Amino acid sequence: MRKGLQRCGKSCRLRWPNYLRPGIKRGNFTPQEEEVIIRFHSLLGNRWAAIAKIMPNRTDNDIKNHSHSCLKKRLVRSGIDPMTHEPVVNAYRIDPITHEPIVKATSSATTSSPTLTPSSSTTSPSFSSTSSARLLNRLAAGISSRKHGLDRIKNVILSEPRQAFEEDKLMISSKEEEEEVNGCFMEIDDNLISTTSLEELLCESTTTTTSTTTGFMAAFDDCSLVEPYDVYQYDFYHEADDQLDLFLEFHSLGQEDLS
DNA sequence: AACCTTCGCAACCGCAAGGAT
DNA sequence: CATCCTTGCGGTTGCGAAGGT
Repeated sequence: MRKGLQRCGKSCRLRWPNYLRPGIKRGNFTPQEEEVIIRFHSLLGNRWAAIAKIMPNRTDNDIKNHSHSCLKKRLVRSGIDPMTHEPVVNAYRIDPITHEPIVKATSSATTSSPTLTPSSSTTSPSFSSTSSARLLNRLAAGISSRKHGLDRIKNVILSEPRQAFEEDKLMISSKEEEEEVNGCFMEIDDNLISTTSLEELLCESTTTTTSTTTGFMAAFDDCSLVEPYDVYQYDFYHEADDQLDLFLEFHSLGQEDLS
């Protein structure tokens, strides 16, 4: 029954949480709020409702709108992929005239991470992505085997990053490997990262890749859950301590509020 | 002043999950 | 067990305001 309103019941239902609910903070987002959105989006992906729980005075709709209208553009301008939150340095093509690699985009972000070396087609063209994947392997294996607690994993990864990089194996499909060798076209994103250890980690999976929207859920500790994508976000070449602390922060939130 | 484009925001839509019957 | 209803969520659209030409 519409009770005289030109709205359906569903519209009225949405109106309350998105607009009428007391305590909703309106107006411009502060830089601090934007930073929180960006950082948690890098962990959670497009799970606006989960992000909204971290920012109780903002609605998921507001956060989503602001992210789409402002933050995405800001990240793109900064040379950061708004979906993966990785610097856009990991794709290139070969110039058909000069046969030299063309860097499609470069990051304006100043990171200490090793950068693309386009002149060497036999080496990994994306050190950052592969290192993330290898780190994922290591973390996933440790978590799935439940041999190590987070502290142990943290110590291993942060104290011996080079060793971790050298020891672990990254499985890239043969097609991409072939293209890498041929040097014709190479594009690495998280969809190409597939690891055996990740597969072992998964309790539920619909695909064997990691992506921001794939809902991989892995058993972690007792009954709490963690998403491998969150682990993937650990990149020890990119403010590893901050990432780890943020992850731990999210993990505690996940146990208390988000599960 | 008129027109066009861009932007921000609110609302709509479809889907999935869970509970009630 | 099947069906219906409610709720929650993310993606998308519509529209008015503001700015540019």
